[in-house]
Amino acid sequence: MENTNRRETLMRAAARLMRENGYPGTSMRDLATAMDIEAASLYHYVDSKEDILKEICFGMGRSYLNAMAEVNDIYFNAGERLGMAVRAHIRILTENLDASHVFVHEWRHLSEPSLAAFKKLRDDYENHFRIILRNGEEEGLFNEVDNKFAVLTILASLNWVVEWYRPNGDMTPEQIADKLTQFILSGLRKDIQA
Amino acid sequence: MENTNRRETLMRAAARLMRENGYPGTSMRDLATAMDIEAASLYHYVDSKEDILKEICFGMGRSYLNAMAEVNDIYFNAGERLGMAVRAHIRILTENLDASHVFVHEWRHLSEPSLAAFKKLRDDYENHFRIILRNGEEEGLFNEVDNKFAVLTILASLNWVVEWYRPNGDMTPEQIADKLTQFILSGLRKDIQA
DNA sequence: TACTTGCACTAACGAATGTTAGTTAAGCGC
DNA sequence: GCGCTTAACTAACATTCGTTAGTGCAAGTA
Repeated sequence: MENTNRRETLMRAAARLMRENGYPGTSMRDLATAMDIEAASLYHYVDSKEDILKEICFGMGRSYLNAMAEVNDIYFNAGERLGMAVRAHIRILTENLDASHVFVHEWRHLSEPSLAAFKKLRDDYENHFRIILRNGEEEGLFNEVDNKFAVLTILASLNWVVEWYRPNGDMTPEQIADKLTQFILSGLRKDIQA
Repeated sequence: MENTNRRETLMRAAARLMRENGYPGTSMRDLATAMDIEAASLYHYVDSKEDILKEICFGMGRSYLNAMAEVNDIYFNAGERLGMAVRAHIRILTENLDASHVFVHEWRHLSEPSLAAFKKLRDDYENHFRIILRNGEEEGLFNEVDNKFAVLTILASLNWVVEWYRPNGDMTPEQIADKLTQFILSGLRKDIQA
């Protein structure tokens, strides 16, 4: 645990600090203090402050996107795929709470061209959800909805979990995912259970 | 328009900057530049940087809370009250986009005791929603749900609007509120329309 | 006319910022 | 033991930060 890749420890500490204080509110000296080294020593692991932000944002982005690719690879109906996507999203989010917070909120401090690349990555991810919704309509499972609007609202519910989830709280990530899925699906499904 | 209360113009400029760059990422000199005066001159209107944050956060907090008090004053069933609350929330949010963004995201940079006071204010607001949901259950309109969880998820959808709403976009605030209400209600309502 | 007030200015303070340069000590393969 | 790499250090850089002190001027008021 102590001998893990030190660079990774640094990234984790950075994510925690940036989650707490925001990217501009986190100084290299803060981070150094957390790592128990001098600020200058950070540059042994990292090229710049923004590099840290890049690595966290794009690293998490890849995680989310990979999980989604797996979901959409398997053949299931749209309802099941939506549930799987939600479960995967919540799993990754709760497993990397700090980094996910940075992914959701601090990416805007990226500078070009990383900023544009990041936005594209986010769009790709959202698109996967849009496809699931469209398939659901085609399959007659979901009401016809404004896809763009619906995806934004769904992702809002998912990402907001980052604001209140606490490990050791009274809901497991799986329970959260299931409740969210139920909440979302009952708002989409045409047929209803009594 | 030019002769409006200058202090208010300052607050609006501050909200815009803090929305774009975050609270720690917004310097008094940035704000001064936006106001076309020197940084020191800001202190003619304001005691400190944090004062600005306080005013924005608590000002918006009062707006949201007042609107909610009006909603809950009138007697309607829970479904109607929920719709009214959503409409009020979205109206205030879209009318004060920048300040609402600060209200939603930057309050954590408040220091004690303001921080605690702000959290209490937020809790009060959330409680009003919780009451509506509980009433809805009692009236037999809503499924029995985990109220705390449901309110968080609902507010997530509402507050996320701050991330994507653009005036001059193709949805009016009223349309957004209606769609959100529909989305939320269909996930809560026991009886369903074909 | 004399006094006050509102709103801006210049100059500067000490502290904090991201980053660079150069150094040092420990550990490892030859 | 020699040379190289790793991981830390000290010292310092130019800049920016929030904020204070003191000043000037124009408009309004007595």
